[in-house]
Amino acid sequence: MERTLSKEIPGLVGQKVKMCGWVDTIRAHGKIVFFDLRDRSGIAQAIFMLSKQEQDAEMNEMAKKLTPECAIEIEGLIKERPQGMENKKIETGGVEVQVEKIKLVGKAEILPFDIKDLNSGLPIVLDHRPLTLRNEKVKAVFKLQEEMIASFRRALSSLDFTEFQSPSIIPQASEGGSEVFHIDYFDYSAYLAQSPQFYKQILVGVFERVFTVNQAYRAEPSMTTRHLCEYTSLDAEMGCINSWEELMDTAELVTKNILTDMQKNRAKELAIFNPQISDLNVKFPRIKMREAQKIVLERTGRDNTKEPDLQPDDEKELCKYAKEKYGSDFIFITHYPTKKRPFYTFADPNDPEYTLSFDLLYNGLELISGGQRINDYQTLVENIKKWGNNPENFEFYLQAFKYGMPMEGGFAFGAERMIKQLLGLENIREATLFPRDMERIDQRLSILQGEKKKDKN
RNA sequence: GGGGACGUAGUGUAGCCUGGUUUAACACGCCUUCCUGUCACGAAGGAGAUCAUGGGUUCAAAUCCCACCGUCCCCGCCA
Repeated sequence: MERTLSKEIPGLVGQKVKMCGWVDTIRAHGKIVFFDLRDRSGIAQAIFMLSKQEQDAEMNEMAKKLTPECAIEIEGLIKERPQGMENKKIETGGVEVQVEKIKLVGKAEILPFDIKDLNSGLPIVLDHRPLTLRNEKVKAVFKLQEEMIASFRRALSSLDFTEFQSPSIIPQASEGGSEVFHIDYFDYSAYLAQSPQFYKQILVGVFERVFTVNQAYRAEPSMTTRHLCEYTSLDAEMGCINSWEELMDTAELVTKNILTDMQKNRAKELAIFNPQISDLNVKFPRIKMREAQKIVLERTGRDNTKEPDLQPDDEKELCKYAKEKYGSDFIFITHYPTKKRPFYTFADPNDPEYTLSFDLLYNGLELISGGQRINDYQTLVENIKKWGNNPENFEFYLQAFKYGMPMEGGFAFGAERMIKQLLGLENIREATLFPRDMERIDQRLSILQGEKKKDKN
């Protein structure tokens, strides 16, 4: 018999079906046992009568053995539920499966906690990730993340961007500030990519418009609610631009597309979190960093106008400001100081102390970072020196510029951060399937390799 | 790299400030029994914690002090 999915059963009343999935909950009432069968399409109620007939003794035993999360195959008859017994909360609530055969195909041990009502602390949730990912709400986070990435791809593909796969092993650091992971590379050393920056720029010289969905690695010795050692970076880069504002236009378009697509294609999952999304017809406000600092000063009395960058509290305040004044969850902050940006960032010709760069803040957190890049070979070489590096080490990258590069720029955003901000999650790890941080690679490193850590000290 | 907080059954919490009426409480889960219309089913009963670990103060420590391990959060930095 062909397998039937939960969502199909309302149309199959009177028919015999075979189904496969997990036992979601069990409600036993002596001689009548209800359980919910969960598969990839949803939930179906199954009903099973314990009978006194001897030939069913084995089946009766089986029904008693059912435990939450065990994997089963059942055969049975689809029936309308008796009047008044419908459950409007589930899509298949008008019908049920009268079970004739149960086969336990994957026994489940006693659960360490209630995964239907997950209120354990995050370390416990992450310790049991293979199990906790089965929770409806947790699962929804990653269906939304899938849609986000799919939407990013669709938006850029439709703008004639070429997708590419960026290498994870790189010969030297590509970003200024952040720490890198060293790896053994035969008799030499290499690094894990902090970003696909150099490769996307090189490929602008080839395809003109490119994007990539990649893992990025940062060895920041920090434990915060917004940092990961491995995160998913959505990168785009485009050449032959007229102005750096085009980059912001594209970033804005992609961001709005993502939110629209989620509302359109993942309404069910989104509804679990019920996020308040601001009017997407509103253009994201764009203000210079120095103006932003003045706004913060006016609104809060905090004078950070001499700081070279925005403080996290300032970013939260500016988002409040954007919301109040423009009705936007998003705000672009532009013209960061040249000194605070990587060597390849394009300085404003009218004000060289500041760059044609931008960050997009979303509900108080940096979501996108981008800007115009230096496309002139000589200027790049000089900047590499100014930043204290040897241009010889960048020769490979520099070829892209040595042999002709148009005006170009791009942006990148963290997939996990966007999901965290959209859904109002408290910790970025909740927006990551298998988060890596200082203390954890799946399992806690202190448990997994406690001895090693001690050896180092 | 700097700072702050927390560790009590499988899970989530209360108790700690003000040490002794605590046989360490409650909820979920688990086990047993009952239940033919539940849908996070319900009812009755039961098991499960040397209060993270080590030391100290005290007649007496989950409670106060120190050390250590673990966990979380904030800052720096960043997406």
